[in-house]
Amino acid sequence: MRADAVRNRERIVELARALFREKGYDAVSMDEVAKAAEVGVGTLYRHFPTKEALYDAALQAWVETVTEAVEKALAAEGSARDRLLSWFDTYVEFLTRHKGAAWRITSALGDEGSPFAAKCRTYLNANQRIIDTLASEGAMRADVDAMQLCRLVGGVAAVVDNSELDAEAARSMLAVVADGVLAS
Amino acid sequence: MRADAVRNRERIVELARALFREKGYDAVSMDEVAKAAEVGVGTLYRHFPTKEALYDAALQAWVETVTEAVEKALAAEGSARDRLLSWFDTYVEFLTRHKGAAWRITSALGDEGSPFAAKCRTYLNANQRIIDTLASEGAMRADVDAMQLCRLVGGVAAVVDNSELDAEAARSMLAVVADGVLAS
DNA sequence: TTGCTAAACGGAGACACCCTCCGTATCGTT
DNA sequence: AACGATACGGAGGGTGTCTCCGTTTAGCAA
Repeated sequence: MRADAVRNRERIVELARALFREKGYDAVSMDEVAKAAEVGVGTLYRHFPTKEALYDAALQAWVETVTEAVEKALAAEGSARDRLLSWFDTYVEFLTRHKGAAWRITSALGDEGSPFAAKCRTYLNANQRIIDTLASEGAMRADVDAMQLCRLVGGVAAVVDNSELDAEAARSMLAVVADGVLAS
Repeated sequence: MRADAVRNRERIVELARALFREKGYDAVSMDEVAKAAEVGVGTLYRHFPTKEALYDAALQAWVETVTEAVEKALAAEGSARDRLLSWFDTYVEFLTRHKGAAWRITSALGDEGSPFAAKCRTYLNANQRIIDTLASEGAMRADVDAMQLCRLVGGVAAVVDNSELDAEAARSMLAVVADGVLAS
């Protein structure tokens, strides 16, 4: 790729991330991103085939930190329930960091053709890691799988994001999910 | 209202319901509804100020049966868990009957200004009725409220609807929620 | 440096969507 | 039958995503 193209691509992603994060997916138009990045819309569409692909690129950076977040949640002190809740908290925080992202990503679970497929895999692996670890301690119900967990917590995250609920409201819903998946 | 206006209104709602149900909210345009009902778009907008208001009207008929569904779920035989799951099943089935409705209605929870506010109240009351009944048997955790339950089950319904999950996948997620809200 | 070609750019405009506006047609009452 | 209030239709305004193509520019070779 030519040097000017690389520069433009990077600037577009950066500006788009700021806009999406601030205003949410729907409230940002491609014209707006183009204007902010000082390029034509044509340039946007050469780098990113659709608006969703651009969104995907804008979300890339923070998704890459999810693996380390899993390990951190697992390494913490406390009961299995505490560590699970800590992970749920982190997970929801990640998903709601950009307005509208939680629902879009959770919707894409199981859809290989989605622009978010790679992100979904990352999240599925993260949740699988949690399940494996807690299951080896005998703390998880046997019939819980990563997809289910992603969907349950993603659903909560989507609602929290959409209704702009505070951390406490989120936590009380996550507690329900946690109690439901832990061995009783 | 004039007789022709009444006829048109009814025909619009009926045709719109069929279209929305089949294709989902986003995939149906107002032009399409107008054409199906053989009226101009202007007529649509005289009867319904926005597309969402039309959607709300299209969903009205089946929402009205929700109260009786609650009583039926509560009257059934079985443990508190069985009856709760039976209600969850019904609730999700209601919300997913029209593609896209689950997320739109669940999103509107707590937003008094939404066109779906009346539906939200109906659902909140239904869930409150469930909570009250099961709590009087000592089967519910004390800190669960109707809004929380609506959001949890609505979140599951939205995911089920969006990913077109089968009844069994829905049930396994609902079981998690049920176990999380029942007294342990 | 200069010339050349492939790559990248910009933005006009096609198309789809929601919704408004207003001239025309119809209902129902007098 | 005449007339006023009510309802109708669809052209078109505004905004969005995305495409197309004439123009510009980067980077290499002579």
